[in-house]
Amino acid sequence: MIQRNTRQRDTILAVLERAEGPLSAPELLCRAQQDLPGLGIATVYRTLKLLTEDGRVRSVNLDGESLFERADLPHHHHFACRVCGKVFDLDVCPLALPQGLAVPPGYLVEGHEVTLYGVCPGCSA
Amino acid sequence: MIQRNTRQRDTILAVLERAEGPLSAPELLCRAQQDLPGLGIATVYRTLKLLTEDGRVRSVNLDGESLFERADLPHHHHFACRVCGKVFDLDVCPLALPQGLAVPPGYLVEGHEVTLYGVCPGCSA
DNA sequence: ATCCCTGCAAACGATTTGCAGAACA
DNA sequence: TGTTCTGCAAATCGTTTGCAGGGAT
Repeated sequence: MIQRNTRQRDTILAVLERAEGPLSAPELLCRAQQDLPGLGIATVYRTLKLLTEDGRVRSVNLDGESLFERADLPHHHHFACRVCGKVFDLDVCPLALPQGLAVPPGYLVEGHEVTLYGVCPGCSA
Repeated sequence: MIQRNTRQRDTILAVLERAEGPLSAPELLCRAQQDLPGLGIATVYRTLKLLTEDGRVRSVNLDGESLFERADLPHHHHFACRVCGKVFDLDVCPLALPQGLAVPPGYLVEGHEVTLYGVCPGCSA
């Protein structure tokens, strides 16, 4: 649990606020260092872990790497561009029946993750 | 492209054949070493890469790690247990509309990945 | 006898952890 | 002032790569 407010935590949260999609820890570090040079990668990871435990941040797995986004975003999923590798938020959930899925009996579904792969507008030009 | 048949490649493929779900490279190594002690992790990765390029194996990303499965399996998705961490194959695609998704114009969808999270029968007991 | 393939070990990138000093409350 | 936090560096873990020897064709 987070117990104190610090410049690094404010900065990390601010970067997440203005992100256009989920960010990896190294990417987040890169952006945050523009506001707060000297910030260390360890602090980024420690802060992300605390924020996740606090329920303020959520992690999504994509293309083998962990990306982080604010947890207060409305339910959505992601689109990963095969060309430039960028990840975009989609404001739709293509999963028609979040619950009534035909899963074998005994499996308790608590959540789902949907990722679409393809080419983004910028790369298809 | 694979050009020669070797004991290690046969073994790796055999392990994938009898897997109940996608496997990570370290997990695959562990199982394969029971048939072929001395097998190295580098060979596992190199073989998986070649098999993927050959279209015989496919990789799925889940929980931040890359898992591998045979590419000749019918279209399906995965269920990841939050308790034991195991991944199971689901023989259904909960994605009702593989095509007509409400993605913003300009995005070309070439594929999708769906993962359900929850508790498996073994862990809910 | 080629030349591909393998094992070992070093290299790498992402993530975690130990430790001493810096900074909130 | 007392802890919590932070930065640095070392440690870990998954993955890749270089190299010399072994094996398939």
